[in-house]
This record gives sequence, C-alpha cells and structure tokens, in this order.
Amino acid sequence: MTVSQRQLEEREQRKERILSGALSVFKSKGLEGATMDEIASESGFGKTTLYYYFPSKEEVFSAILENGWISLWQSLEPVISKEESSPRNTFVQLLLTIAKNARNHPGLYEFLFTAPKVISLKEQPWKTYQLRLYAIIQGLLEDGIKKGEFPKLNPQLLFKAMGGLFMGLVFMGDKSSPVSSKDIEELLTQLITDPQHQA
Amino acid sequence: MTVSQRQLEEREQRKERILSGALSVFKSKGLEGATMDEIASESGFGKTTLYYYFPSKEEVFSAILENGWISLWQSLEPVISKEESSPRNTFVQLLLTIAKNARNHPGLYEFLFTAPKVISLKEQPWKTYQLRLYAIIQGLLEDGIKKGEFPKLNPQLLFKAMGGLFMGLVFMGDKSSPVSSKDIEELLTQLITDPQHQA
DNA sequence: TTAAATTTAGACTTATTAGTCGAATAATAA
DNA sequence: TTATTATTCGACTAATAAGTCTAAATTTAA
Repeated sequence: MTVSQRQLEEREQRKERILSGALSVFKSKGLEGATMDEIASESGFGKTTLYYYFPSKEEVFSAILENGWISLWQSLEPVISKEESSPRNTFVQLLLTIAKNARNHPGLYEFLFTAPKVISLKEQPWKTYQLRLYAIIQGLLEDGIKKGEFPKLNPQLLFKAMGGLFMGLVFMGDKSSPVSSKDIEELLTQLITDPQHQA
Repeated sequence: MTVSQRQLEEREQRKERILSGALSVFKSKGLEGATMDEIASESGFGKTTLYYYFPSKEEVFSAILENGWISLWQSLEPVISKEESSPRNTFVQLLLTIAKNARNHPGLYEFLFTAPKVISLKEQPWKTYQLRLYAIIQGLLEDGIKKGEFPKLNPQLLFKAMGGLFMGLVFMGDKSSPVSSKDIEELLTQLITDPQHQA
C-alpha cells in the first residue's frame, strides 16, 4: 500500500501541529520543564502519536529550530543576494527583515537565538544557518567599516555590540510595547550614524 | 552550647564553597541539568551536608543570585551616589563598573542577568536590586536625553538598545577574546556620540 | 468487502533525582 | 570525662518523566 499525496500532507500538518504545541510548552515551561505528556496533550495527541512522529524529545526540539532557521533563511536570501553597493544598507535591511520575522512569529525567534545556548545536542543542522548568517553580518560590518559607513571600530567588537543591541531591541520588548520597524530604523540611523555624513 | 565566632565563620565558608561549586555545575549543566548530587560532590560534601546548609535546590540557586546582586550593588553604589552633573558620564561609569565586575567573576554575572529569565521562584529577593538598577539606568538615560547628551530617542527604546548592546559586549564574548574596559569605553564614545559635540 | 498498513491510545517500565532518615562521628561546654 | 550539640555520610523513599509495548481503531488499495 503506497501512501497518497494527501496522507503525506496530513503527516506534515500533524508534525506542524506538534511542533507548534511543543513551542508553546517550551515557552511557558522552559526546555527541561516541558514534558512529552504535556506537549502531546497541548497539541491534541497521545504520547505514542508524538513518538510515532518524532523519535525523541530532542528531535522535537531540534525540528523547531531547524524549521525556524530554514524559514528565516528563506526570507533573508533575497536581501542578501540583491546587488547593493552599500554594506550599511544591506545590514540595516537584514536587521529589519529579521525583526519583521520575529514580530510575525512571536516566541519562535527568541527561541531560535537563545535556546541553542542552553542546550547542546549531537546533531545541530541549524548551526550551519546560524554560522552563515553571522559570517554574512561580519562581512557586512567589515566592508562597511572599510568604506567608512560605520564608526572605525574593531569589527569583532562592533559585531558583538550590534548583535546585543538587536537582541535587546527585538527580544527584550514587553508584549505590550513591541518595537516597530520604524523604531529600529530610527535607532540605527541615530545611533550608528554614518561618519561620512557628519561634521 | 553556644556557637563560637570561628564556627560561624566556618559555616559561612562552607556555604561559599557550596555556592561556588553549584555555580560551576549550573554553568556546565544548566539550571535543570544540575543535580544536587553533582553539586555536593563538586563542592566536596555529601548531599546531606548540602541540605544541612540549604533547604532546597531553589535556595541554593537563589543564594547565588542574591549574593551576586548584593556584591554588584556594593560596587555600584559609589558610582551612583557620587555627585556628577553629567548623566552620560555616570552612565558610562556604571557600565564600566559592571563590566569590570563581570570580568572578575566570569560566569557569575552572566548567570545574574540571564538566569532569572529562565526560572521563576516564589521568593526573589534579588529582584529588588535588579529593578533598582534598571530604574537608575532609565533615569540616567532620560536625564541625558533631556540634556542633549544622547541622541534624541524614546528613552524606553534607548534603554533596551543599551541594555542589549551591553549584554552583547560583555557576555557574548568568547573566553578567548574578552572585552576590555578600553573596548567598551571606545565603543560607547564612538557609538553613542554626544550630539552636542558634533556638527 | 477485506486484508494489509497506518495511526492512535493508555498502561507499563525504567531511570533519574529531589529530598529524608537514622545513625555515626567530631567538637565543645561543663 | 561526659553529656550535649553540630556536622557528616550512605542508604532509602517518592515522584516524575522519557520512552516502550500491546492492542485497538481507522484508513486505504485491491
């Protein structure tokens, strides 16, 4: 008996449902605090079903991260590959795109950027995406500094600072006062002033 | 039978020893991953001894945070209470002091600022210190903006940005390339340029 | 319709770990 | 010295949670 297209789609939908339930449990209970029983009931399945779709808790966790990175990467690719002479512009666009994604999937992206610090698994397929993104940002900052679009600073240092700043902006926000795209744009403009246009 | 001074001191020393062992286990295994057995053996005691000094795992955790905040606060107080007309200077000094502390107690301060997000306990005596510190920083930023020492931005926004930036600088560093006091000073000067001195 | 395959549930097993217990040892005041 | 208190340990208990097993229900190709 072969599986039909419809069945395959339904499997995917169930997987999605499980992952979304898992994410909400992870968010409220933390990584270790979340139990498979709770994830199962949250997503409306029995525990066996859960293990039918995912071999372990780690895999559930891993799948959330991998999905997240893939979808993030897809939305970033156009920004990155677009021909653009100004690293600074590309950098700003990149941050804005990430921020937009984060706003659209509240919870998921905070998870994406902070969870891996806490846990360490054998397989980390998402690591590739993460490193690639960091490398690109590093490159943009280096080029930008060379071109005089950023303050003359150690690129490594600027990277850390920008990374932290961005995290602070996007993830430290209360749900009550989310940071808007305009906020970020304004802040970047005011803060990381292009030295060329000053004085 | 009364307890002698020496005995009291020894108790404190043992508590310190336990807390320092606990911190190192928390760091390597995470909060939930750390077991009382491991904490005990790491600090060179049996588990019963551990429970003789601390009634629960939560209390151990809590004591680390409280100790940390108290000692941080002690080193910040002089900076805060010093008469200083420039909020911007006080702000920079404050950050530098925190950074210095963080460098001197690697691990502890990262724990201090990030751990509370993960866990939620009944008693949170350190919360007071945290809120007080945040309020002071908020105030400095507001005053600084009013006086034109910072870019004209929503203070709330600037707070988030500065908080994140600082976290990124101090805590996102590899152990291999720690951020120096000079780094921070340079970055703050270059990045948060005082608009009054420009143009 | 029916036999094979897919999907599901609930009970069960096993491992882990927070916290306890009872007793043993060491320290101290009298 | 000795009775009392402080300190320590290893074994035990109880709870929790990951993962398994068995069998039942459902779906589907033929």
